[in-house]
Amino acid sequence: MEKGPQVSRKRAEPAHIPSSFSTLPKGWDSARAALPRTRLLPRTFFEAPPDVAAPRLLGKLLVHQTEAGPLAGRIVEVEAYLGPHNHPSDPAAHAHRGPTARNSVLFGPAGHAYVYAIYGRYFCINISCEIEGRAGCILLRALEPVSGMEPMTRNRNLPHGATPRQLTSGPSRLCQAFGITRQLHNGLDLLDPASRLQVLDDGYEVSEVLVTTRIGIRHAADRPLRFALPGHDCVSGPKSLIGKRILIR
DNA sequence: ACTCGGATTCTCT
DNA sequence: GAGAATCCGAGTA
Repeated sequence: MEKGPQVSRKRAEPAHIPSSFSTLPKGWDSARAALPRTRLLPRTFFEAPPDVAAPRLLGKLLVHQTEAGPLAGRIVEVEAYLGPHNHPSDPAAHAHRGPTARNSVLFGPAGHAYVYAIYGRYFCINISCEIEGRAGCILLRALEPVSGMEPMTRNRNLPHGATPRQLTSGPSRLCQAFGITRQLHNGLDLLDPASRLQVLDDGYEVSEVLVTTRIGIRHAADRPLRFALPGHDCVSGPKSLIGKRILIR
């Protein structure tokens, strides 16, 4: 079911790295080459309605500093979930009925990780949006692996040579690949320079975004709140899911 | 206290 | 495409 070749597409190249360096020895993870010239996003980026911030989050990097080295992935698919202050409200959102012990991070300051357990065996990670006191979040649904493919492969219990799609295409797959759990990561500030889990901007530019309905929910299933890079191999869900393309910025 | 079902994934048909 | 795995948060009584 998983298939092979990556489509070629625009990619930010660190300008100060000679192109001869881009051919790396087999098994050498390119974290050191890939992570320079990045910056943390400003908190204001997430102090916005999730459906506004979500498409702009595409192309940014999720980076986890682990014992096995840095794991990094480019965000290629997200969904927005709206807080209860919205009209109409979003009954698919965990924050829909107000704050609880589980969802309290969503009502805190923007830019923090909301990690929850699902189906007794998986986790999903969201980034909190809106100012403190208001809820809203962006669910990370798929990444393109950038650094640390070997540790990701081990974390996913896959054999050597697993495809990018097998590693991080799906909200719980990417958590497993990155070693993200509720116990360790819920509530972490993704915008703190000292955090081991961060969202970074490396200058990768996205011009066009695919907008569709959200996947795997019952309520408010018709709202166009899923955003993805058009045609990217790592995007999850059925290829038949139709949406429209919008221009960004 | 008790029930319900889920922002999923994997395996098998 | 269908069914299982498998836990706990949230809603109801």
